[in-house]
Amino acid sequence: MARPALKPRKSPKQARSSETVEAIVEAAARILEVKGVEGFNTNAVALRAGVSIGSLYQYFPNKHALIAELLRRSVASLRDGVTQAAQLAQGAPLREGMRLLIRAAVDHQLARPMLEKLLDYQEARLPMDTQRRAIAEDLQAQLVNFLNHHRGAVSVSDLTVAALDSQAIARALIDAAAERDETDARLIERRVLAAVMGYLTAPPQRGD
Amino acid sequence: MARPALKPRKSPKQARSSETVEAIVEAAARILEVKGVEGFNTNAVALRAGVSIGSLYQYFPNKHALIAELLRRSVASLRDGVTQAAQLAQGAPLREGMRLLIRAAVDHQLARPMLEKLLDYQEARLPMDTQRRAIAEDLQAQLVNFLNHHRGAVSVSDLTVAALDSQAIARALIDAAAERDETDARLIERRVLAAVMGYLTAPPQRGD
DNA sequence: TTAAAATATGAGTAATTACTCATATTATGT
DNA sequence: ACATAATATGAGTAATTACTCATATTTTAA
Repeated sequence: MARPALKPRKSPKQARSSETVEAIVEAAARILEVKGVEGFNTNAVALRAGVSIGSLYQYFPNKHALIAELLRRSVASLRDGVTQAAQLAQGAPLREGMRLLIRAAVDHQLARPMLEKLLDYQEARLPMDTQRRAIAEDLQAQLVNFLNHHRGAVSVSDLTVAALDSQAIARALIDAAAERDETDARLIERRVLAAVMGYLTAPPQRGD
Repeated sequence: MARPALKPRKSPKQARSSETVEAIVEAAARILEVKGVEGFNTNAVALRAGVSIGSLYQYFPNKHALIAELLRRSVASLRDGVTQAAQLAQGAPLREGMRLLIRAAVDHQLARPMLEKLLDYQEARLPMDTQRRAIAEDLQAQLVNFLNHHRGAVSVSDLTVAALDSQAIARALIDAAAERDETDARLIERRVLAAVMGYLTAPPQRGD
């Protein structure tokens, strides 16, 4: 009942309105990057998009739907990158496959580091709509599947946990690097790979 | 000029007002945990603290000063834990010393996972006052110092980066575990240790 | 006992902001 | 050319919220 509607109010039929929607989404991203969640308000987004506040509400039922859309696009883009990487990783040894997956994550997150960090935080607080859930589950499934092909070399027994934790490690190290204004993707990739491989292949202690 | 003042407006002289301040700080923490930054407002904090809004502004010049105080306390508490752990870690081998340091971090963050995650995000956006900077630098220095004692075994050349990244890994894995409602500190500790050791001791690739 | 200092109160204010709606403009199909 | 659908507009509204200030109460100290 009180669940916020995140679906588009109206979907654009003409090219004109598609451009409007794109302008709004991009403006929302910029505002989030520059002002953070606190400075994020619909009037500012509309202004930045060069569009009236009324137009914004033609396509987004409320403020949260804007962030939900950014989140949807971000996860979808990461998922697509990982899908490609997972193709290449087919049959490769654990370490090399992992390197490719991590590369996809680094490239994705380094494109808009501030925005991604912010969205990562929002992810936990915003209810996940069906569409985003599907994409997120697809992404997670691909990682688990990859790990499963190498389960002999992986010492963590719960691959679901392993996939989630690997994502968490990658995100954290990429965020940290971006905070220091690092831009060398390969360098970051190496460090993430080291941490993730350490995590995955550490000799099991007693118990687990 | 436009820099927000985060210092207390007035410092409590009597026991009565100390209790007021404590009530306010604790209420601020609860509100952040339950409602997030979006639902965080001074009126709500005062109400929850059982104190008038006027009293709140006697001790905190503005809303951000409340979060700054929470941040200060959190970093101070982590620093204290790490200081103790670093004592014990003196002379221990890298792995065992690291385990102690990580244990401190896990214990700290697992005490109030939601709050810590949120504060972590705020940390980047709020200007760091002199006091918090000093504490944070002390913490960082202790980690660097510890790593320096084992620099033979650490393959990362920049120990400052290594310390920051280790903290990032720990925070991320603890957050992820808390998100899954895990509570077994030792289990989390092991996973963090595996990742951090992997990060620190990975054989260097060509370059660095 | 009493003056001064410390502390507490909460109605009130100005600013911000999410969102609506009546109306205007533009595009499409026939 | 024209009717209809799609799209765009932005002044206006109700709600929220950060913060003030004049006043009241409590504590301290002489």
